[in-house]
Amino acid sequence: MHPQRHGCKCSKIGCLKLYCECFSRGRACTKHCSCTCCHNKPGHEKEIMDAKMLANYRHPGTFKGVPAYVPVRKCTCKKSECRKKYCECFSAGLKCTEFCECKGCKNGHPGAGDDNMEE
DNA sequence: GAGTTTGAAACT
DNA sequence: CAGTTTCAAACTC
Repeated sequence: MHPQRHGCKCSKIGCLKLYCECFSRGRACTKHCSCTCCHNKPGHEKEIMDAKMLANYRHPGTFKGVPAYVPVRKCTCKKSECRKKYCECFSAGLKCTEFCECKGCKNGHPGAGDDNMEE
C-alpha cells in the first residue's frame, strides 16, 4: 500500500499543536497533508519553534526536544482496551506499562487482570 | 464517502 | 489538580 506518511488533516490548529500528528512527531507537514492554514512547514520556523517549546513546557518528556529523557507513553484508554490505534501505546507498537491508566487493558498492562502476553 | 467513536491535547 | 471541551484520527457503517 502507499500510505501518506504525514497525511494530517488539521484545519483549526494550524498544525502547531500536538493534535497534529505531524507536529507531535516533530515533523513538518508535506504536500500529502490535507491541512488548511498549515504553519508546520518551512517559512514558519519561528512559529514552529515557539509551539514546540510551548508543547515541551506543557508536556515535559513527551516531546523529544530534550533528548535526555525517554518518552513516557502513558495512555488512559477505557473502551478500546488498548488494542486499537486510539491507544498511543498500541499505535506505537508498544505494550502498555504500569504508568498507564488504561482500564481493561489487553496490551500487556501488568496487573490489569488480564492475560498479558510478553514478547 | 459520510458519520460515529475514541483518547489525547487544550482549555476552564 | 480535576473536570469539561476541543480536536484530529481511528473506526464503523
